[in-house]
Amino acid sequence: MLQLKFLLENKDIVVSRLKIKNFNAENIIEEIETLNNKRKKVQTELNKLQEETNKNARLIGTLVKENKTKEVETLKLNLTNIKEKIQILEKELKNIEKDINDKILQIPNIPHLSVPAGKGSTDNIIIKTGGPEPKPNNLLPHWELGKKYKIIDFEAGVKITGGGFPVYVEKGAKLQRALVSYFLDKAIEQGFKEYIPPYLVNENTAFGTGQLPDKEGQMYKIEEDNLYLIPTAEVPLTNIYKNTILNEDELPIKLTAYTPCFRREAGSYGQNVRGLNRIHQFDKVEIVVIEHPDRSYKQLEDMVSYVESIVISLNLPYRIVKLCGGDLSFTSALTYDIEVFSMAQNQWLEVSSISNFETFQANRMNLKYKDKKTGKNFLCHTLNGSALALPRIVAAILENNQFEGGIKIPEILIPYTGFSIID
RNA sequence: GGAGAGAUGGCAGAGUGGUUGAAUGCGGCGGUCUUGAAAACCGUUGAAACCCGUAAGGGUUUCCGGGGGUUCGAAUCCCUCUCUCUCCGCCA
Repeated sequence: MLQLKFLLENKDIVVSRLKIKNFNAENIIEEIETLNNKRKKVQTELNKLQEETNKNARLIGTLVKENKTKEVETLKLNLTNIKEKIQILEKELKNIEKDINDKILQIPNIPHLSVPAGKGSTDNIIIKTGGPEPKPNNLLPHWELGKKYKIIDFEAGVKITGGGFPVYVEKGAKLQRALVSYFLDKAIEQGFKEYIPPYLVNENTAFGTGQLPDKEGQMYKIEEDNLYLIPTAEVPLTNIYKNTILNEDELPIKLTAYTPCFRREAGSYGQNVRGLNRIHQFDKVEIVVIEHPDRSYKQLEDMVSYVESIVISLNLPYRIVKLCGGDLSFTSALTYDIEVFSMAQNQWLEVSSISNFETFQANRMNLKYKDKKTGKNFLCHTLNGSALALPRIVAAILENNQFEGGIKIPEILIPYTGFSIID
């Protein structure tokens, strides 16, 4: 969420920039401003009454010691009246604060100046294309390859859980493990610290990174314990630093974790959910960075090139896409997607989404750093990206590397899989 | 799951109704000393909101795990939730 102060001091900027996200903020900011003025008034009034009460309460203390019972009784009576007023004002202040908060929560993050206008994914800008040439070919799609080589059993998944919960078998399972290990090793090499976080998080944590209240329907919820299954390691990983004031020189903090991810994907349908394209449980290695505001965009570029380097090492056709305002998520200021091309499906598959959230998550999480010069506390910037999500990478590897005799494993993975061909 | 104990500032740890936002120690920061460092000594050191001020700064309020209550007054008393520790039970 945006900071109240920033929001009101930069009204025009906020309104005009949010237009890129196709969000009209004008009215809501005005409402917030009115509420905030009211809030200030009420608080000032309340503080005065509280001051009076405190002074008198102290006075009673001394009078009691001096045994001046009469004076004490009159003072008490007087204070009882003030107390009633205070209670009313306190309630009012709380309500106003809640109203303001509710309204701010409805405002998405401001897009970075470089974000292009646009309605949806077709308006995204292709920054770069690389890897082998992406030429469509009448090859078998991965869901058929999975069956043919007995490495992915979708039916078994349906039987034991339901659609979107594939079962990986033998070399299929090993390939998953190999990819996870490879991605983690690369990330560690890159200076990320490896974590194994919980896969269930509480409400406050889900709020911190922005999954709540905006994406409540996307998460699986354990009603009985009021916990959520993580949709991405971003959630537990970033929240490790919830309610923290860091020293400036601790930044950047670079974290990585492999976790399974759980997504309900309500409303998805058709070709996009075939096979591994969109599933309810999948594996992903995530990278998270907490960074100084001055360096966060440089950091974002570094993260993108890092993820790019992984895709290159797997020898997959890829492209880097900059999301337009309409495709940008509620919480993001700037996002790059990395997509790999599936020759068999003749389509680009998103395998990574790398974003700078600026202070949007940090404000919700109360994550700050102490500025060395001024000694003042400022919100950190948070960033994250997939590095990488497995299912579509697996799909692309299977589909693009198939030949008459089976499927070739990318060179770099062979030390991890222990085999070079799936047949 | 049952019984008991506890939760205080970055950390350790006092404080059980009246200038306590909180002793003391450690740590951090600044300084003196030193060629430099260490040691020693001196000073300083939580967060947020509001008011006054262009600012520097000054003032007020709230916050002692979360929420609620008693009281003129709560870190201190009561209720409730969460978490931690000890013992028992269960168990990969």
